[in-house]
Amino acid sequence: MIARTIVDVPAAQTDRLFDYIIPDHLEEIVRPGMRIVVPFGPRLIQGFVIEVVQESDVQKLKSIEEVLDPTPVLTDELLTLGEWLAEQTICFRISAYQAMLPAALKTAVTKELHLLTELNELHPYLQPLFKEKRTILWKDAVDALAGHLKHVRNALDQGQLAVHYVVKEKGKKKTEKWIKLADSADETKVKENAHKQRELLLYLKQQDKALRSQEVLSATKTTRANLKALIDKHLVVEWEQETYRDPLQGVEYKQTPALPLTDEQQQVFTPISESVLNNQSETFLLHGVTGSGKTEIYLQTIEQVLNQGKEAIMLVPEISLTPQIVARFKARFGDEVAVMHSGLSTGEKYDEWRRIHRSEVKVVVGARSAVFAPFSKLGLIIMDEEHEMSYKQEDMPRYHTKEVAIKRANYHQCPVILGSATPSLESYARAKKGVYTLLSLKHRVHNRPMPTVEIVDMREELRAGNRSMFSTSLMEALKTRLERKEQSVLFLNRRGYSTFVMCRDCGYVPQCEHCDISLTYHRSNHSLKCHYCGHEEAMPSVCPECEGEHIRFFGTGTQKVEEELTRVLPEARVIRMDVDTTRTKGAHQKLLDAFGHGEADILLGTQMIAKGLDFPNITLVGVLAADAMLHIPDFRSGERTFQLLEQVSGRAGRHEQPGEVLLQSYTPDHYSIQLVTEHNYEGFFDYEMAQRRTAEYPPYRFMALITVSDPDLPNVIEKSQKIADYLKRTMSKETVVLGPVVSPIARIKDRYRYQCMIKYKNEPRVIEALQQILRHYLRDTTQGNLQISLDMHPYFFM
DNA sequence: AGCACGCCGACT
DNA sequence: GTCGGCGTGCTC
Repeated sequence: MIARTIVDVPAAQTDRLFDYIIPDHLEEIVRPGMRIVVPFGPRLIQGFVIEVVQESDVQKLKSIEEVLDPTPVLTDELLTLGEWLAEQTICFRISAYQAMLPAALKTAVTKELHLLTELNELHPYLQPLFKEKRTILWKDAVDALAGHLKHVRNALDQGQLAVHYVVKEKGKKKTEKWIKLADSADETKVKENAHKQRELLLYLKQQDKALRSQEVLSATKTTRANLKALIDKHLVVEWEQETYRDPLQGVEYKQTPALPLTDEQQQVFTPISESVLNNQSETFLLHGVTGSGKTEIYLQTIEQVLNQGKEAIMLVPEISLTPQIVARFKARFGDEVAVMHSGLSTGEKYDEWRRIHRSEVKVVVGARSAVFAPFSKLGLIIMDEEHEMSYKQEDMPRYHTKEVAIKRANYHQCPVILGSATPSLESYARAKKGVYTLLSLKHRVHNRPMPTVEIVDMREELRAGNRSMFSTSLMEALKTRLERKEQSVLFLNRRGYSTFVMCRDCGYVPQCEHCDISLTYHRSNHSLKCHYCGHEEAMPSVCPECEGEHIRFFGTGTQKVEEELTRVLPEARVIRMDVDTTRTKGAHQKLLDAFGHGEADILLGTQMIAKGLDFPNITLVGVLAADAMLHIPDFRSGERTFQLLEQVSGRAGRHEQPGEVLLQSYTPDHYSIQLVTEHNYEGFFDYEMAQRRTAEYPPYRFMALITVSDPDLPNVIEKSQKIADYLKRTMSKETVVLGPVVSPIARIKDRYRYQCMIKYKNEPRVIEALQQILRHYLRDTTQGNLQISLDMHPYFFM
């Protein structure tokens, strides 16, 4: 039998199947989707079995070295999905499969040197290496010998040394020690005066069941030595048992029953429920205003899926995967829920994955990668906040979670729910065309009103002589809230500003010497750092250009806002939430809890407070710079602005008291800001769609981004021009090929960057053409320094 | 991606 | 003559 295998070498030349003989004793074991270790050239590497066949065309076959899994880690569905993903995103198949599995399952291969003879027979030069052990790491030998590797070669030739390749799994299964009384316990073996041992024994007798060793020791206040004595006397047996790390250990969740649905919710629930019951692969777009109770619909739909004996995936953007949302799912579904997000350690992720893999849970709540959860009876996929950009993976494979979700739902014949208060134009357009089924929740639950939104023209403020970052209206509103003991949220949109450094005398801005990008000021060690390559330098005290002393960091950071806030409103208690204050584990939740308990009057924060925040006492939301990202040169900047403003507005007045929103802006007439005052998504959609149509942007067109880079500038220019020419020749007349132009970031890590963009509509051969380009420049990319990176349906144009 | 093989210059 | 530099090509 032959195992057709994808090997763990992410390179163009190895992106195909390699055949291996399945040894007789493994024939009953090896199945598609398992990880195996195979000889590849002179070394050992990991691979995935894709299929098992009878024969191979290859003459000289090698055998599988080792099987890593007792059961397949990839189902047939996921194997096929990986193939599709690799094709759609133009990446290596191995990269697609790796993306579907927790990092713990990725193996590392280490090369080792093993001593076969006696130490003194070895060349004196090599002897120190093997003084302590007979096996050393190859890497250590290279480091120690630096250029004198010929001695190793000689020793290898003479058979004194041997090279071993060791494949190690990264993830470890956690084990716990358990104990119980031995069947035939002869108590007379315990001496009279061994009180502690007797105590321990008595405790075990009373409990009369298997217990965790650790728990018994702490309950009886005895030490491991006492236990060890009993084990040695065969009075107690101890064994290791596999267990899971519990990221939510110690947290108790009260079971909560389903809430009654409002009429509007019921109208939305019915069609989804029918789709679930009829096993229909249908995509719903649930457009529900903030506070309309989308989550309750998700919960009740999932319940129905579970009642059918099926499983559900609940996707949320990483940023809103807070303990609050997790708690809500745990409270409804208890132990049937697994959680997957970046905050978990490698081991924790591995354990959650295993609980899914073994069908011990029925629901997974997770970010992007949870879409690959290895369920076999999938009954529903929900994608909350479907417009969020974090659903697009930015490194290989550059997939969009929505496309994967729909593909999987298709396979399992189950529905997908895309939920949002501000759907992406792509999704809403598809819903209007009837590709997705549009469902709307236009009202907040209990008929609570939407918050009133007012725009403050900051130009007028400036004209009136107010140079601070708080307008008069915002100050007044904040003061009122303080008097009424209500809470406020201040939102600072930092994107578009960053904490760059500038000389006030000559305008000089320090740039990274390897990347054409401004350096960012880091307060912690008073240094300047490059976000792209990590280059770091000291903050200059005088301007390197004009030697002026007025060089300082710019940009309105949250710290600066906080400083000014405490100056103008000294009586206000402020909680600041940004990357700095939420760096440590659990800090995020702590700050939110504190705010929820009324320990502060004002919550000041960045992006991260735009979502999921639900506190009854918030009656004011202030946005300091509503237009901050409007001027980013990206065709989606208007859409993002509207979405963000609508989301933050939604934080106000979610309960009894009505909410008020103040948007400070220098461009108050822009439609992305104006339409928020009416909470008019439809109006925004129509306006923005008209713009997209004229400019031929998505959703009217698809896009692909090709970035070419090389340390040699002329080569980049030449190759990107040739690529653009080729595309212009090959693509149909309707397709627009833009570029080549210099990338927005012209240089990263000393590599010059140019890019081309394709805007196309009906072009069945785009992927083929792009693959052809990669093939054509294979020499330049593998042997030269050229890099060509492809992004289908890009979200970032850097 | 590694790693070996092979061809060329530099040096014992 | 041999050692080691790097370009070229293969890995079931």
